[in-house]
Amino acid sequence: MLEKTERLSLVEQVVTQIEQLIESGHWQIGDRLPAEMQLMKEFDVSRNTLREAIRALVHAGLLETKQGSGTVVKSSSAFGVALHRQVEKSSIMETLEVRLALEREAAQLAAMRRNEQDLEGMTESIELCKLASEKGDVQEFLKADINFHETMVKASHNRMLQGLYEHITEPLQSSIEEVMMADDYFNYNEEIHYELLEAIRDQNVQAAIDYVNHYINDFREKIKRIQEE
Amino acid sequence: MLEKTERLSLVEQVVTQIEQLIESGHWQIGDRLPAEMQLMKEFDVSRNTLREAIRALVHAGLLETKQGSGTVVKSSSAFGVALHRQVEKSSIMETLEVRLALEREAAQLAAMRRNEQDLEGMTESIELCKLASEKGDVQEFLKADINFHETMVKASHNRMLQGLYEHITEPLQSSIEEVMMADDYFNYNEEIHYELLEAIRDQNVQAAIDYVNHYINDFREKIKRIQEE
DNA sequence: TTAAGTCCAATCATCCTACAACTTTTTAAA
DNA sequence: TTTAAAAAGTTGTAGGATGATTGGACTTAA
Repeated sequence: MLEKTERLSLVEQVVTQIEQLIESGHWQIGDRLPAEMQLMKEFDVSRNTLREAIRALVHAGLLETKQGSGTVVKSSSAFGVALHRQVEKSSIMETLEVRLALEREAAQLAAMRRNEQDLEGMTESIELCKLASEKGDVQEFLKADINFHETMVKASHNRMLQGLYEHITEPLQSSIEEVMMADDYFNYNEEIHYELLEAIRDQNVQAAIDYVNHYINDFREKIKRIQEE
Repeated sequence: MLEKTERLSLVEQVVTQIEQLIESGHWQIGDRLPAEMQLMKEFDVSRNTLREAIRALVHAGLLETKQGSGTVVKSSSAFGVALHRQVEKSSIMETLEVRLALEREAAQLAAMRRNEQDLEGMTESIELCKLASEKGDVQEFLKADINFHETMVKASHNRMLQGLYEHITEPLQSSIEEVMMADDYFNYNEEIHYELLEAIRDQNVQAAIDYVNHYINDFREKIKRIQEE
């Protein structure tokens, strides 16, 4: 028996096309879409059909419309938005525990699968951390630090893990910043980064896991202290 | 200066109302919604407005419409649907690795936070596994086995972790089944479940992690063997 | 009685026009 | 130049009309 070929509704066809235009980067985040009247002509559909498609993407978080003004691209990943919303419903501690789980697994996999390019990327990130730390630029340090972790996660060569990690880290960023700023001085211990990098280079799985546990516990303690105040 | 009170569009208001009706269980999965004409009257909006709201929820995966037939509730968790779609884009191995990460973290947290009720639930699940195994009922065993793992994850008392784990496990279910059915006989080693339970009861964190690693590696080996065939 | 085919009412899909509400740009007056 | 009013452009909402599909009621023949 053949599968029933479900006829895709016009609206879904338009939705798919717009999604692809966004994912492909043809419409970047912040770009303004053409007006409804023009999109109607381009997709050759009625206003209702077009509006239903756009509304679906607005609700998914990819687009944002403002009456009288226009429609702009808000995000390029529906999954990212969904995860973002879920994180907002959860406590910071819960989210951090999930992030730890992912990071620990990533460290383990990275120690097994890392290639030369991965190691180079991590080395570069550490250099950037050091530079920012010496300048005392907290913002830049944070950016470099997050970059280091994401580079490590990328070295796990598991794209799903990577996607989850990045989309969870993003909404946490302001909380992370808060914790970092809490100390009057912010002391960057570059050894921990180097040790983790070395463990991954040497493919020493257990050591990599241990280092991750170590700095996550540090972070957890800091948060507890802040929340108690 | 006061914040500009963003006027919520009529469509979003209707979307929110429908979402709440679904989340609250007033409309259960499988239920058929009233026809457009009636919903128009109930929400007191025009046909266009109502359709845009419904379309948004259809795209989110909560509803499903069929021309000539009607609209039915398909899911009660937009996040679950989003995660489901992400899993489908990923390989089984990638997904399993993420699931392992969550399960390991859950075991660790469960060992720290479990209460009497958690331990009771896990004990019950093991009994069900044993019963199903003795009857040779693979379907029922699988159900009980998954229930055991989800009970353990619940004992972590981290709702975000729990949500992620369950929504990732769901689409994996058919794959898990396949692996289990692969062996001509299916040999249930109940010791591993009991040992894990004991570790969690004794709050022996490291032992709990080790047991999780152990049975996940078993599972991973099985999959590799199947995929190589 | 049963089975197949036909018809019909209900329902969603798409299109159309009109007007309201809001924003941005242009114009005109002070 | 500055300010205010007008105009143009854009999305939001309403209501109606027609097409396409579905599911069930009805009919008819075996």
